[in-house]
Amino acid sequence: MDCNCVSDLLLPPVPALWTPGFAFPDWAYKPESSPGSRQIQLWHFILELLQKEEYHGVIAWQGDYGEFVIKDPDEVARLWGIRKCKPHMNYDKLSRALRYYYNKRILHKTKGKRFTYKFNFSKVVLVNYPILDMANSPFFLAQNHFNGSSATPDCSPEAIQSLFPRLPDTGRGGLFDRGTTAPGPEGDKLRLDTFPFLSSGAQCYTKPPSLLGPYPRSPSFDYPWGFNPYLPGAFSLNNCPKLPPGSLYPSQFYPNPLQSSLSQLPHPFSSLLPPAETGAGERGVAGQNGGANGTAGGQAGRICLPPYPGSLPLGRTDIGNGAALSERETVEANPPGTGLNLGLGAVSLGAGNGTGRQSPTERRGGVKQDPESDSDLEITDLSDCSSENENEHEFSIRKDAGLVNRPQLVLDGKKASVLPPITSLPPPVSPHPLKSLMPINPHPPSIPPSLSPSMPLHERHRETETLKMIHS
DNA sequence: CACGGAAAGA
DNA sequence: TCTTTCCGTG
Repeated sequence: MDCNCVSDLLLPPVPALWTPGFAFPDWAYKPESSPGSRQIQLWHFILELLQKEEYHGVIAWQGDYGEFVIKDPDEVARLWGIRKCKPHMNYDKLSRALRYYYNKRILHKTKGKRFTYKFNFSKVVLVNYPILDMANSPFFLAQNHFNGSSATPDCSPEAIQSLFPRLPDTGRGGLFDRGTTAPGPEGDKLRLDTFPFLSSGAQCYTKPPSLLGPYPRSPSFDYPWGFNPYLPGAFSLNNCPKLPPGSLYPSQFYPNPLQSSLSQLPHPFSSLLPPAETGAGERGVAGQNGGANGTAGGQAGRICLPPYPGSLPLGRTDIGNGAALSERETVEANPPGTGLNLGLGAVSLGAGNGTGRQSPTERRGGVKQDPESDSDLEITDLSDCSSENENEHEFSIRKDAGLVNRPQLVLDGKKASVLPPITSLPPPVSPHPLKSLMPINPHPPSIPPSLSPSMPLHERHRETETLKMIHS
């Protein structure tokens, strides 16, 4: 009997304006350490939770760069159990899995701090960006705070070149380009439009770019953690890890090493930028295509502001904006007509201390520090759990056919990007607004607009095509 | 709580 | 290979 979990799925609060996103290239799900595996990995999941504000009451960045605290171990374990269809998951088991990462240098434990771990982002990125020779890049190494280095990054062309070995000195295309001449085995996967997360510093990533992808087993939900780099306002501002002391980097460039790198590239990316445009009052291009209809559109041009500016994650509805609901209450109270009426199991999370059950952390007197966390609601698709989970009743289950039927484009014969074909794209409206989005900081990002998450899909796509044409 | 060995499952 | 499960140790 199926327990109806979608093992790799943790449904985000899908906003009304939700658009089918794209799938990340296959290799993004196949770290070298797990060849062939498409199962979500625990660290993937952890980062997913960390990325979402909804879970700040459960797990959050805290302390040093890459450091996070599991505020509610039981809840995290429970969520992990849901994801993996392991109803008997608990923190003891989860932590054992985390310990497994120590040897792999994906994680390590912050000694003396309960439930506190630290990511080795460089490892994470390296694992997922084998094509970027960051391991040998002085540029990257200089930013690897995890290994204790806090040296000033080497922004020399040589260093940058080492980061992107294929990048021609001319700066004209090349990077991740399909390459008409001698594409590598992954040539087709390295195009810029495949990496929207390699964006400008206009937004604040909260995790390595490689972790932004959806899970391929969830075709109906392209961004299980509610993250869509193509959507304006997709980048939460509230969960950036702290900058390392003495950091030379503005917070909006953390902790994404690639983003940090790209944002500071003086050359050759800067040469790809079109003439500056002073888009007075322009807030990104979200409105230009009429795409972001409302809620999140206004955040398009947002740069990374200090934490907790009061901004909301995209697409959050007013469901459960009051006291958190208990699990059953949440499920049954899932109100229609909110744009979130997905008919999916809704499970209350973390800060469920308003009504209903008591937080596990509170029970155990844990490290919970955020009594008024915004963690109200989780929508979890539980429709795909395979057998053997005798306790499936522990999970709230409801399905919604509408989601199953969500559109999905196919590229390269695979379930992949849902980027519209170029030919179907409307003509460019105006020069990209990247300039107007530049954060005021010592290192204005100089990257192709193709990389900006604030650029509409079609423009990014078009830009990428342009770059490829230039290159060829 | 944290750690890691061991065995087993997928 | 990546957990999951169990368990002894500190």
